[in-house]
Amino acid sequence: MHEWQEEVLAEVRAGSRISDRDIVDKVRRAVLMQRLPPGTRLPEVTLGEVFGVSRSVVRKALTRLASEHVVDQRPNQVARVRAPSIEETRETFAARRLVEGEVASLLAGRLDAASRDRLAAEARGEIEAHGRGDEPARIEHSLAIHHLLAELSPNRVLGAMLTDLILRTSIVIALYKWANLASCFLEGDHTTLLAALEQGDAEVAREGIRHHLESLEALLDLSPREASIDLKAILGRSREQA
Amino acid sequence: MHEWQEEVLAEVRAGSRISDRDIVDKVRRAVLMQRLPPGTRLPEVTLGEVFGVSRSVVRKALTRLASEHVVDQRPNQVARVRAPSIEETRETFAARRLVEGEVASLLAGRLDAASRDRLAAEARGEIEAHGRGDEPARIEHSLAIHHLLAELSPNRVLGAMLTDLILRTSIVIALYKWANLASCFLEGDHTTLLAALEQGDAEVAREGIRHHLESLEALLDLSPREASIDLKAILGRSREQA
DNA sequence: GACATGAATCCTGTATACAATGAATGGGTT
DNA sequence: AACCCATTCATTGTATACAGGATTCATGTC
Repeated sequence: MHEWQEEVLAEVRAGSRISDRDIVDKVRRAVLMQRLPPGTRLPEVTLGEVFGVSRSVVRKALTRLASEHVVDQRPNQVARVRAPSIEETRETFAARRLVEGEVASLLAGRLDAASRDRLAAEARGEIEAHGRGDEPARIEHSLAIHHLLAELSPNRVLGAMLTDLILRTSIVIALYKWANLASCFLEGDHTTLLAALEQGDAEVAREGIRHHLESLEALLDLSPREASIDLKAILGRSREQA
Repeated sequence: MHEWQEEVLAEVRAGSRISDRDIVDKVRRAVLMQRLPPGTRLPEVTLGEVFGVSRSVVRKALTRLASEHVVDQRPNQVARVRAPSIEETRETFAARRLVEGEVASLLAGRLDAASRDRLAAEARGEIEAHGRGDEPARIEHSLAIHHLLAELSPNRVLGAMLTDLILRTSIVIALYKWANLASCFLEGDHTTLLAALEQGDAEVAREGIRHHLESLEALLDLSPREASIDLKAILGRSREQA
């Protein structure tokens, strides 16, 4: 039993009934918040002790996390937090541009009043949070906007794919964000995007999304030298992160 | 213990070591071949007896099949073979057109000689199989072409998404294919597609795929009256298919 | 000191037992 | 006959035990 588990996941112990879904949510969130860095070992018994359940439940949770590309699960080996390579990061962004662009184009001019209000509220919330320097809250609002787009997608299949891609890009954003860059906030991007959606021009909306995501990707440090991160994660022997 | 299991899955029993992957493969294939119709109950113990393993292994297999959208797994209920609705079928095709079109566009003019040969061989095999009326073999070759595209995709993330979409569309093709229509063979489509890929024009390749998939979808019977299939599957009380 | 070898340990893979939930069944009432 | 309720059965959810593979560490050899 090492140290990270207590600090990161202790809060959950208070919860009454823990199911595999809870574990998935908590771990996913911890990875997203970089409290569980890539390469972190996730042994089944340890996780079970932390959450107060047996390995059966943990195993199911880990399998689902693996299918979400959050952890790496190889036969006879400890599950570890995944460390997507630079190449995969680029490919994930490209896939998301394609899918989210299409979703935006399908959604253009089709938003009902309620959805528009929810989106606008999140956009305002993001700006506010950024204004008062509350980065976690800002990320929360930004993610909410994109998740809302996925949820509202008229094509549910594409919507589900987008949900997955948003998660994966969020993880790599946390991973490859410039260390000195506090925020990945693109002033006004979301606002103009929503305007395009209301306007109803599918191609403008699609391009709006593509541009937004390209700018986001450009904020990351994907230079080849960072490839060492992968090596460290793969070769890393220490039980903590490299 | 009912009857379908013996006939459909008995062949596996001879195999030496059965892992969850084997079960996933076998069940997926059986669903694809319509030997396990939508709504079929897949109880864990029964499956375990058929394959000669315990519920632990079966459970893992079912979870993976659920994440592949092959079976429906609801809490405290028997897993059943999924019956995608008409609406979902349309959405799946739309998603596949988007993704496979992009993959084709990325692949245009980038095929190395070996890949070209493999694709051409499958295309020839499909035509031959169709010539001698061997529909299962024809489907096999046709699927191989598309799976090869997914595998060759320069963008691996899109490739994996495409693999999933090919499976899902194949299942609904089997489901909604005109009863009297023996084949979903579109003469020459694959050949001209490969020509476009070699030619190297990304947009021609993309449109080739989109047109091919639209034609395929048009061959299906997606008229609203068929919605009864879903009801039967959902309400079906009999242990066999509705 | 570097490297190979072996044992001890950790961890996962699988099977099984028990608890809990949901569906099917049957009897009784209107 | 139709409906309601309690009981029974089928099936999943969870915990645990044991076996096997992987990793780690200590020992011995070059």
